[in-house]
Amino acid sequence: MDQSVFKQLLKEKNLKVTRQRMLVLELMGDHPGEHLTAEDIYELARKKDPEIGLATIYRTLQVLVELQVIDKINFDDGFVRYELGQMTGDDSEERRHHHHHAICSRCGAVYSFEEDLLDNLERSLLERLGFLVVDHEVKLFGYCKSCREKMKNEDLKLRRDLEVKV
Amino acid sequence: MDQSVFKQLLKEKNLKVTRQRMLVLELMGDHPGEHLTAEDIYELARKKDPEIGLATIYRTLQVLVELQVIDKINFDDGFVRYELGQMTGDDSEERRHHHHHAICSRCGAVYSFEEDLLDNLERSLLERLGFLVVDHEVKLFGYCKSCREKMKNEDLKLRRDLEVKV
DNA sequence: ATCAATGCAAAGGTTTTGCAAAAAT
DNA sequence: ATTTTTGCAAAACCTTTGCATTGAT
Repeated sequence: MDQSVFKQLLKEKNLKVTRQRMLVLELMGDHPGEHLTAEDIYELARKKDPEIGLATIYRTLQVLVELQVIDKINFDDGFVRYELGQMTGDDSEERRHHHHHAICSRCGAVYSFEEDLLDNLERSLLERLGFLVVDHEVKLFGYCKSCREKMKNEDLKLRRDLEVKV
Repeated sequence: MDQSVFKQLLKEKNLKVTRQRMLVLELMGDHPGEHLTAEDIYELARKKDPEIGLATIYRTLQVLVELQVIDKINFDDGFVRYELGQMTGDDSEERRHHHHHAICSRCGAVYSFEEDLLDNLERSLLERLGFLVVDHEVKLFGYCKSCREKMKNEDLKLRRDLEVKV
């Protein structure tokens, strides 16, 4: 997101352009694809502006979510997380890309990806229930490649140990 | 979920069968398809067992989640919610049904449904990343039928008012 | 000059934890 | 008899809020 575009967005909503708001935007831009907590962003921000307060971070994140500059995500680990929301190239409608995440249940790694395979489901909801889907969020839980390999090795080791004992 | 099956599950994990655990299971069974908070369950439980403590509710819910008897869901409204997780009839593998929710952004109504339209996506993740999906969670945000009708009426009213003024 | 935004500290609300007493195996 | 679980209260935790001060327009 361009700084000038952001300033414009703020002005449209009668919000002021402050040092702190620009800093948080900059930090989010410096960490694309990451899923930062408010605390993470606070720590990053303090390096550039030691006076900044945690409450300001929270308030700024709220503003950024309302302006649809960032997305709020929840991996149920006790923290709300934020990531820069990419707009689609779609010029006519300001449709937002959907945030899909695959979360490894063993190491916690998060893979982000985009794919619109829910169109059928959304169409059927509209037809059956009259429910119009505007946005969606998909979380896939499972095991990443390296954890699967580690688990396989542990399993082999376990079997060997058992064989020794048997 | 049958009581005896639950008792068996507890015993397998060396957990004790207590009055409180059986009560919470019973309450979840009495409210299928609902999305109860810990506080909701506490209030229901106190009607049948006024001595029960909130901490016990939280601890019991953790146990039920670990035993995969209930699912933990988060609608980002500040509460973690719980619902009875239905097992599929799939006898061979103890695969769980996936919990999909359509949440109305205007009135907060939640529609639950099942549909496995993510198979393609999951297959592609395995092929491309080596990520094995075990469970998934889908949240659709939008507007339900009655809210869409209300919004349409409000829109019409607004237009009429504008016409009068013009 | 006006009104919004900040920083600090305190409060808020949900969830977890420590510990002695009670209950389950 | 042993070990887990409970209930209570206190603590922990992330997040929000009140308010005087600072900063943006």
